[in-house]
Formats: sequence, C-alpha cells, structure tokens
Amino acid sequence: MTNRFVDKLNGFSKLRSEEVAALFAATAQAKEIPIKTDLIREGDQPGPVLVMLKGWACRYKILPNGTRQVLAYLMPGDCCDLHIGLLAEMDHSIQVITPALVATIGRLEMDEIMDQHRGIAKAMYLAQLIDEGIMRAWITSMGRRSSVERVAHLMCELYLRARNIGLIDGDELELPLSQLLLADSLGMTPVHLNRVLKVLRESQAMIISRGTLNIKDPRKLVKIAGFDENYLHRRLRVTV
Amino acid sequence: MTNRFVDKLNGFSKLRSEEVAALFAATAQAKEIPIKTDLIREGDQPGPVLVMLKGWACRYKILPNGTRQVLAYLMPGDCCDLHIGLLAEMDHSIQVITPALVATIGRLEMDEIMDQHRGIAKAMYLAQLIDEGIMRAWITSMGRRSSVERVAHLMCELYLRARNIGLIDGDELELPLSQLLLADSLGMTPVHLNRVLKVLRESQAMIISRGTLNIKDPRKLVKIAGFDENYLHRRLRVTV
DNA sequence: CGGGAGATTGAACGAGTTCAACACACGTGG
DNA sequence: CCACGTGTGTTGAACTCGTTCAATCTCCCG
Repeated sequence: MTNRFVDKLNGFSKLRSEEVAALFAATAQAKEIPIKTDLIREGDQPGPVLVMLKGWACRYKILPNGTRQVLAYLMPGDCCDLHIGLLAEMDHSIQVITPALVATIGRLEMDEIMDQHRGIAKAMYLAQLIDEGIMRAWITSMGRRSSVERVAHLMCELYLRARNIGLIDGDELELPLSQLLLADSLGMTPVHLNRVLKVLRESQAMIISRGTLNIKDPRKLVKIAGFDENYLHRRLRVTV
Repeated sequence: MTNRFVDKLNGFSKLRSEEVAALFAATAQAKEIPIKTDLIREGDQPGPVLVMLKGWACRYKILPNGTRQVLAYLMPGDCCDLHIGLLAEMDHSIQVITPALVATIGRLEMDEIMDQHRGIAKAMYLAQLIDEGIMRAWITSMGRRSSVERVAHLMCELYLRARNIGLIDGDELELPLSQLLLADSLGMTPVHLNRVLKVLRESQAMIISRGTLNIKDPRKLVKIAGFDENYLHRRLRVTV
C-alpha cells in the first residue's frame, strides 16, 4: 500500500529501508475523518503530530469580526508542525476539507524516531523549511501581488506541490477548494475571486470547474503569477 | 555582559548553567555589521545560523517588478532559521536595518549543542514555532484586516516582542523602521501608511515620530488591531 | 421534484493607489 | 557657518481595483 507521507519524505533524500519501515509503522493506524471536521481548534492544547495520508485540510483562523483567513493547505503527505507539542495552545485551527485519512504520531514516539533515524529527522526539518517558505510566499502574494497574480500564483503552487507528490493526472488537478475557501485564502471577496477566475479562464491560462484545475497554458500562468518555484526547494543541497 | 539571545532562550524555560555557558561560548565572537548590509541574499547558499545580538534586521524579498515585501523583523535575541543549512539556496534575503552585532553558529556546532543540551534544543524549537505563529499572524493581517488595523496590529506585536526581551523604556520603543519599510511590510503604499499613522496619531492611540513608537492608549490600540497575543506563545506548556 | 449550497453577474460605492508637489531633517563640503 | 543635496515624511486630487449588496443561476443530492 502506498503511503504519501513516506513518499514525500523519501523524495527529499533517499531514506534507508529501516527508516521507511519505521515511518510505515508509525502511521499504520490511521483514521478516516469526515469532511469539514476540525482536527484541532484554536485554543486547544496540541496533541500528537497529524499526518495527512489521504485528502486535503487547511489551517485557518477566524477573526473576532467573523471573517476567516486560510493560512495554509495540507495535501496528502503533509503533516502539521513537528514540535507543536511544546506549545500550551494552538493559535489557529486545522480543518479537513475532503474526507481524509489521518494518522497521528505521539510526541514521544516522534522524538524517538527522529533520534534513531537521522534521515527522517532531516526530511522532517526540510518539510518544515518548505512550509515556512510557502508561508513567506503567501505573505509576499498578499502584500505585493494583484488579485489576478495572486490567484495565478496560488494555482501554480498547488499544482507543483501536487505534482511533486504524484497527484497530477495529465495536466489536470483535482482541486477540492470552493471559491469561498479560495477567497478566504487569498484575502479577497468570493465575488471578486469569481471574476478573477473568469479573467483567467477567458485569457486561456487556466480553468477551474467542478473541482478540477486545468492549466491550459502553463507558461502564461507562470508569467501572470510571476512564479518562481525556488521557494518550494526541490533542488536540495547535495553536499551534506 | 548581557546576551539577548541567551536571555530570550532562557526566558522560555530556565536553562541550566552549563547550557547558558554553551550559548555564551557559541556566540562569543560576534561581528559589528554596518547598517543596510545584506547578511544573506536570495539565491545564496545558506551558511551558519545567524544570531542578532544587537540591532534589528528584516527578511525581505524583491519581486521581478521591483517591489519589495518585508517578511519578518529580527530583533535582538532573534536568530534565523535553525536548519537553514539543509537548503540549497535562500528564497529570500536578510538585511540589517540598524548597525548590528551578529554572531554566527556553524551548522555542526549547532547540531552538537542541541544534541548535548536538550533545554537549548527545546528553546530553539519554541522560538521557531513562535516565528511561524508570527508569519501566520502576518498572513491573517494582510488578508483580513484594514490598513489601520494592520498597522495597529504590527505595532502591538513589535511592542510586545520588544517588551518580552526587555527592550522597552517606559512606554516608548525605539523603532528604527522608516515609513517606507513599514509600508513594504504591510503591503501598502508609503503615502497611505503615512495617512494611517496620522489617523492613529489623531485618535490618540499611538504616535510614531523620530524613530520612536509611543503607545498613548494601549487598550485602544489593542482594540483597533483586534490584537490577541496568544500567537506569541508566552504561556508555555508546563507539563512536558 | 424540491431544497440548499456554491457560482455568476450587475451596479454603486469606497478603501487604497498614483502622481505630483512640497516640507523637513540631517550630513557634507565649500 | 551657511548652502546644498538627499532621503524621508506630508499633503492634495484624481483615479482604480476590489468590495458590497442584491438578484439570479446551476448543480447536486435527498
């Protein structure tokens, strides 16, 4: 059986077979989670590390005025913060946005695994660095890109991340994100997001419909977005 | 002599004396850095961990169209990403914005210190979690707060962070950030930032002038910002 | 077939940008 | 010691991107 978490970490730098085995063991008993379930809520005391094996989730925060900001997307293979257990309480929530399969790794177990398997530790640190890079890219987008550029940039990011973990079928990506969710990710109104999608559709760059993203003209989309994939850190340092 | 890096880590959970000594030793030979020097640039291969002992710096990114987005501020005691050495290249730059005193800790040395001193390792992980919380707060601000709220929120954050490391003198904070820099942090125009500062000044909430932030009415400012300090994680988990 | 959530469109409005001019402080050289 | 230049801060007026509000449409699922 495939395990996208193992695949992802293994993709950073070849893990040894016992490391792969350890990861399999740690994520063996996963749970099916129904759509729109909060895995953890702002204010909760953090528990074990959450690992997405199937399905998507998002980090989000609800402001006092009732608006929501999506902070990140978790795709299959992604996991929540490594050392999260050190905190007294969560400063944001995580919700599953499709039916999902989620494994949990207790803090002690995680520590032990990382102590014994330096390759895993390294891969986990890399994953975290990449997540930070993604956050910085979001800040950059929100601060300095127009709404069209912002949408295009997010789509480039999601497409590449999905491709990196083998989620792409042809040039289409199953994208289970409603326009409301996307709007809350990009700091804009659902109405305006809808209009932006129309612009991108009519410019033949990309089409989102019925839950699938179809990139018609990758080069054009990348150009609109001003997308530079360096922040996803696919090229890793070889001399370690 | 004081060492703000040690103070900061020590503030998370009391370090043992040999841990303090190890940190002192690691940051003993620091360098004076002139203002506006890039400590590291986008595209560079990351080197040692950088530790700010005196002065401020900022992470930033220049977009193809020439605009700049500030991604974070580093204050005395802060350091750049722990495992940065794993990456092939930087996805952003870090620049000193005041004359500064910066120490560097090589990757191997850092690894060794963290292996031998679990208290330091824990404190470093906490620092990183807090930095991530700050990034998420920035995303939230950019996405869902008005310009006045955004400015107020950032000032609350900087004030609290400064206070946490004992940088506050009375109710004033020496804030070496030009309006241009602030505008580039908050995703707005210098002109508009200036108008927002005027609004906040006239509402008697806070005044920035000649490089100092003076919070006239903390309660009002917090209310304007919708500020909740939970993301700075001062309250830590006791049962570890 | 009916209900409800998400998607789409129009028109008026408003927050923030743009461009341009001017003020002010500070450091440097004459 | 003043003159000057440069970077930073301040203000006005026109403009524009994105919001708001409200109506309608589509699709899916029971």
